[in-house]
Amino acid sequence: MENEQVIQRCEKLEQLKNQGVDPYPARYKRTHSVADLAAKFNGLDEEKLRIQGTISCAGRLITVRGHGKSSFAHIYSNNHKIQIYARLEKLGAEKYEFFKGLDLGDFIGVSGALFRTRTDELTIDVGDFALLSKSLRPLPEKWHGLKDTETRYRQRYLDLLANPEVRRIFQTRSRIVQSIREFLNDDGFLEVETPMMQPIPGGATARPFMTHHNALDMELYLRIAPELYLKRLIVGGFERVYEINRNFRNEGLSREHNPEFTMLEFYQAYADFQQLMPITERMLAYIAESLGMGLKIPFGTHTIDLTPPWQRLTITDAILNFSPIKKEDLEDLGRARSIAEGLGIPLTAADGLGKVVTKIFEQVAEAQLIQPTFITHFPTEVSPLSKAVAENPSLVERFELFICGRELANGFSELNDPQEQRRRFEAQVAERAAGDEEAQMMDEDFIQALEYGMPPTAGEGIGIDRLVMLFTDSHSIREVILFPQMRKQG
RNA sequence: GGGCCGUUAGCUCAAUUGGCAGAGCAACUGACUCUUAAUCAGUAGGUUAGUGGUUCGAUUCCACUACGGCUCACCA
Repeated sequence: MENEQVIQRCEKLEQLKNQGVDPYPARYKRTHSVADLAAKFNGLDEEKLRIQGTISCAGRLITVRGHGKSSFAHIYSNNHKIQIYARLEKLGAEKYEFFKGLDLGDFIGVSGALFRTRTDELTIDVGDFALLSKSLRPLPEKWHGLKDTETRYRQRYLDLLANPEVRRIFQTRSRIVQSIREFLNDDGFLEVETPMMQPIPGGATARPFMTHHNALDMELYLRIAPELYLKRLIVGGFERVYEINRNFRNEGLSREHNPEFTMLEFYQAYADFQQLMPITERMLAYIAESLGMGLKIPFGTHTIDLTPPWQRLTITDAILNFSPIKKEDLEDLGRARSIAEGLGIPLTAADGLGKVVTKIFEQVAEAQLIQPTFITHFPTEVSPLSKAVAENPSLVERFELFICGRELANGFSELNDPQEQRRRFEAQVAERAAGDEEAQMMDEDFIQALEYGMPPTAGEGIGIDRLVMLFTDSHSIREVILFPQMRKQG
């Protein structure tokens, strides 16, 4: 396991300790960060640099170019680097030997005067330096970087050190989340946190992770969605709430699925699903703007145009648009089932018309929806928490947003009729009894909340990971999650 | 879970038909006071992911296992 280089570095560490050097001192006083140096002194000429006197800064040693009695090196800190110049003449024999014994990856603090090299590079003429943290393992190689995907994901810190574009993705991720908060806060939304551990996992159709609380001696589930708690808050009088946090779903992993993933859910009282669509358009435009990207963003071979308004299509029209299927085929359970079977879609005996139509949509249309498209009017059968369309109770006031063939958001007018909600849950319970492990459970506590009265409300969920994928042109969810779930190492 | 592909030095990659396992960077020794992929000379570093099989001989062919990638299924 231990390679030669690790052994050598450990020996060096012991040697340093024997010489009375603390290889992991608690502190180092620096006058500037590396970034400060570039910002404050880059424009100054030799004369102005001289009057700055001695400065000090610290960072990780990333390159060394030794020339016998002098050495050039770079230290790196927080995305910036600065060249340092260490000389025997200046440091003395003992200290210069110490410098030459440093390894790439060591953290050091250096002090000295600034000057410019012949190539005009801002450089510290090292008057003194201190070891701040000894590195015992060699870092990935400096110009091929780290490519092995397994190592990149398992040891993300190496990926971040070796691959600047990876750093950028996670900086962009942070900025996106920040923009969303700005956008919603500015619109009067209250950020809240609701339980991750729930006695009844609701708000989505998915298999949950189970856990056990010892002191309470009760089974708990990691949440699959925050939805039912956020709606309790609407009942409680917070009329605009949102939460950005993790959901957990006990399902397969793929390029688009990680068992824990981040979701934005926001709820607005006195709004309906129609009003959510322009809000969504504005939110994504706001994000694009704050990233300085403009509304046409590259994704693989596509250019995604976020300019509002985006296309709106009912689920039925989407199927008709992208397949030779006829409207009548989608209105009769028998015909729809035979169409689905003809497409090779696996059905269960219990699947009704709504479920079959939804599966046909996913099969024939979903992947075609490259440019932003709102698919509206889903069947009530697959939407147990959405309010039905008044004129047609088999459909609900709901949309899903598709971009790049992937579902990115899901929004609807919230069902606030407690009796109807109870009937919908009962239908779910029946499906569950019939073997659908993802069907929802009865949540009496939630129904009780609705019985106190919830105003007409619209709510929406947006998958943050997928949103980050879109804005960073990333084609695997693992590229936008710092520590994606991996199988345990053999 | 199924199918396909991959795993060689710390990192990035080679290895002809099955015939001595190699390079660059990193490391070590030495030279070198303006380099920046520093340069020059030399040295060391391998259970070729693991186990088994075929063969005179396996990084190479076969089987199984582990891990990863793509893809299908499931899902968001």
